[in-house]
Amino acid sequence: MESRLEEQYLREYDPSQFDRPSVTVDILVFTICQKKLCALLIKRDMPPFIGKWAIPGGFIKMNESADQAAARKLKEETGIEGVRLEQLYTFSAIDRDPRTRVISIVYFAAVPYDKLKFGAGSGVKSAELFTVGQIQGDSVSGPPEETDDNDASDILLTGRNGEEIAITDIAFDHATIIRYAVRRMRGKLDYTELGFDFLKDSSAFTLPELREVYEAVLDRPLDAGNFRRTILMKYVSGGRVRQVGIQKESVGRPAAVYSRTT
Amino acid sequence: MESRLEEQYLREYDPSQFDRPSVTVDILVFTICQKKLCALLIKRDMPPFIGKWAIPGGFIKMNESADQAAARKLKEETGIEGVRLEQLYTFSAIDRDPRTRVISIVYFAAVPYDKLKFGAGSGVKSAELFTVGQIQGDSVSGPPEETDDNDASDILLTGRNGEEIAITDIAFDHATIIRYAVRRMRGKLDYTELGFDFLKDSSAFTLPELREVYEAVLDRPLDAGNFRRTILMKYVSGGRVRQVGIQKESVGRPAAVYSRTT
DNA sequence: TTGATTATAGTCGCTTTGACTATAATCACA
DNA sequence: TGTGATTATAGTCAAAGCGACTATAATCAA
Repeated sequence: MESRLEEQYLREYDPSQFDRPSVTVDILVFTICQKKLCALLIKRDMPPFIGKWAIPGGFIKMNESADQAAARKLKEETGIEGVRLEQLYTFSAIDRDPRTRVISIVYFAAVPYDKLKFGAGSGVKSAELFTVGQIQGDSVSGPPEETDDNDASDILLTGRNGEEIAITDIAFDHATIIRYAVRRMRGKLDYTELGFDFLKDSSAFTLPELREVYEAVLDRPLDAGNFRRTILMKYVSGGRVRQVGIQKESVGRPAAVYSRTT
Repeated sequence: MESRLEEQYLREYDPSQFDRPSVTVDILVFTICQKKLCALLIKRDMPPFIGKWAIPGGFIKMNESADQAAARKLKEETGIEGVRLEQLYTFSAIDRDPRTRVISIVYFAAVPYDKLKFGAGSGVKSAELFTVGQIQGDSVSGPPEETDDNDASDILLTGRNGEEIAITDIAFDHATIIRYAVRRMRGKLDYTELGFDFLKDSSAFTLPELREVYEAVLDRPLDAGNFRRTILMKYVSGGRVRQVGIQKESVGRPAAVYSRTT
């Protein structure tokens, strides 16, 4: 298929003729803990931003796509694997990293709480969960606004032990990224199957469990009956989800158990 | 704010320690011509993919953000400026460019037809408009599927003079990109103000004109009355758009002229 | 058996939406 | 100066969607 001209060109092509920015991937892991939406951050143990909280990530290698790099870094830094990663946005402001020019392709993932590994023995850096608070300007659309609307007084995250994390405690432009990711996730919740990714076992879940996911992500209570009606309409009627049994051991009436069809 | 350790680290940081992929921006320009949604492509005049059609784009410079690079390349390659660019997705498959590892941050823009410059004297490479055909799997959500679903028999584009462009006539992975962009655009049409970007003059347009935009993008006729009701509800009631006059010189009843409030 | 608890089912009214009909404002032309 | 063609705008109607609410069902504990 290639002409001789093409072949010659490819042989002689010199990739070093242009300066190139570094390219990283960052992976924002969301989970649900104590009925609240939480984000996983890592405390930086080296400059820049030493001591601040950051989204896990790292440099992309020459022999892997960004998707592959994201999966690799996620596993390396948090031990999580086998989850669906979704590309969020690419951040490229020239001064977003004080070291050098770094462009970051950011992914996010919805992960069930029991897939997270913490503490000693996990071989994983000091990662911690933070509850996501109110996001201002909670509209679905619009770009992430890389402009510096980072107001230090604005509380975005709260540690699991209650301490509040100000914007200034977050490294790089990661506060902006978190805000944007939360907005996107809330928006996508009701026209994608994103919510299922939070389930411990999407082949055996109840509608109340799924509703808890939605309530945590949206940060507001949902009517049980209406939620049921909607999910049944959207997924069960269409065959994407089917009932596979009845819950055992429950307080109150046992719920029907559903499974997502692969 | 920086500690002494941070300063020292930054002084000693060596950015050459990692291999880095090239980073480009590509800009997919959509417009509406003869009531059809069209994409602007450029015929490649050098390898690789010489003679094939490609989305305008180029390398990002070290002193500009991807947004800035996209605006610059758009102007350089098509003469278009002053339009809103929206980031679509970042494509990073390792073999997507035969020369070397290239990661491309893709943008798209909705541009009124009269902003396009063609032919001699424009100082612009041979650009041409192609009508967008049916996109298979026309759902809104989901990733762009970089997997090779590029079926050569699938007609994606049609030249303005009628010739059909097969997938194999499109350079790089740009067919995938176009498909994904069209899907996204159709999805965003009714929950963003994207449609207005196609208008020649968003401070003096009629609802029938706006409806033509929607019909072209969605590729189906819309009921005039219902469209009017919806737009009035969404934008005029909310103050985003207001009536500023009545159309002159029309066949049939003259339409009201509206303006988008800045 | 009773009450507490929780899932599921059903009702009601309001809003949205698609299809359709009616009316209004212009022009061309006899 | 009508009259019809043309196109914008207005209104109607029924079905679907959705939030709030009530009713019922299935379990457990006492």
